[in-house]
Amino acid sequence: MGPPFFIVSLHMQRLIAHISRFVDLTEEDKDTILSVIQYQQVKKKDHLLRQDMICNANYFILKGCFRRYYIDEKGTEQTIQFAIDNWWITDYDSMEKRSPSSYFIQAVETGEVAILDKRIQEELFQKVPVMERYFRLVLQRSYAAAIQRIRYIYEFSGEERYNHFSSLFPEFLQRIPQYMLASYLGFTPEFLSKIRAKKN
Amino acid sequence: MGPPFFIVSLHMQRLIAHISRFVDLTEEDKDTILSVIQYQQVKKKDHLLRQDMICNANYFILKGCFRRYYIDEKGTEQTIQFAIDNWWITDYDSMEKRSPSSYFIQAVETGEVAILDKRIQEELFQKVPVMERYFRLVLQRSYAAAIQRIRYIYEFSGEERYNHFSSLFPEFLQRIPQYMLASYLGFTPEFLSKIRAKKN
DNA sequence: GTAAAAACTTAATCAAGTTCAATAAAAGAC
DNA sequence: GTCTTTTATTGAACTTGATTAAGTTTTTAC
Repeated sequence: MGPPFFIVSLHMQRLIAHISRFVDLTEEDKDTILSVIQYQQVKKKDHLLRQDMICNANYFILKGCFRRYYIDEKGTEQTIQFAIDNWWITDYDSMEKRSPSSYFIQAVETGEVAILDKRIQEELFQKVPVMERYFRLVLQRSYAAAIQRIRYIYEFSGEERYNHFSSLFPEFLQRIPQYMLASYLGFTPEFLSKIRAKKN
Repeated sequence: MGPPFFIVSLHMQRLIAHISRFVDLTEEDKDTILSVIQYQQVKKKDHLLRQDMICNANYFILKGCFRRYYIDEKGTEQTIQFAIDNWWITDYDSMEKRSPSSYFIQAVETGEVAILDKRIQEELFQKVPVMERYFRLVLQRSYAAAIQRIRYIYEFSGEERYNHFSSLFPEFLQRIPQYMLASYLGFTPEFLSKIRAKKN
């Protein structure tokens, strides 16, 4: 059994607030959105998506920290994306092509998500066309951020990337296991240990 | 003086064809699009955008090869994106925030682009709302491709990336200077020379 | 509260890729 | 066509980060 309705509704307001930062919503739009979006609590280490499944939804993080990762040829988990409050996480490739995903989406810590099912998303675009614009703008940001990240990878050494990340998100370092951060930043956990040792 | 109108119109059909692969356009929509999009021939090495300028348009490559690059702290050009036929190229970050760009967009070889001015794009979304959907879908692909690229960078060595790229785009190797490809793939021109030497 | 599992550390060795500098080849300019 | 500029090659010394493997600390499960 989930939490009572008024709590759910309260949390879902975060999503409405986020959409409202990009586009104008009428009260009717808001009601429509709330009526089709699902709420879910997710326990630490639970998966929203697993490799070889077809990704059926886009997930908006209401609370907590999630990650997208894959398993490389050596069997090691490689984190390709972190998502925290107010970010969407999904595998667009799998969702659009209806093809098996190569990714897992997992809760790094217990949290809450708003789920926008693929089919329902299409219906929502019919009912609230401005949502098409909202996702266009969100994707524009995501794309720019991904290119920016490639630039960081090319421009800075592993140590510089770690220092940059830890100065931008100091509280994050406490919340996620080091091996996840290491693969996100593009190096091994051993190397991250070395970096930390050097700073003392 | 540019080419005669019927030639321009012919080339612009590539854009209409591309949009039609993602969304349904009425004849009226097509006319509207063609009436607001500009056509431009661009000579090799000419720039569509320069560092510190505010990016005012999105460019659709009708013909040729373009690149987006920045100049790093050592004064070296670093190519972050290539765009060929049927791809859009722009700096979304600068365009959206109206902030000075850190990028140059340049013609690698003489080519042709369709220009969608930022202001005109907004008007176009009013007149042909389905264009909002078209760009959402294009951005979805761009974002997925950027994440995929991060994965390649992490997963494969420089040599593997070069081999993969040259098997995917063999004709490309002839068209672009090696130093541009080297920075796109994330290593130095010297290292690319060594890779090629090894293959003989 | 204790055992087991998961996460982190340390150190030695090795490989991938950079830097610098000098030379060679190719492309543009007049 | 020749001169100049741009682009590509080669090699030696160096740096960053991976790998392996053993040991330590922290977390989780019952």
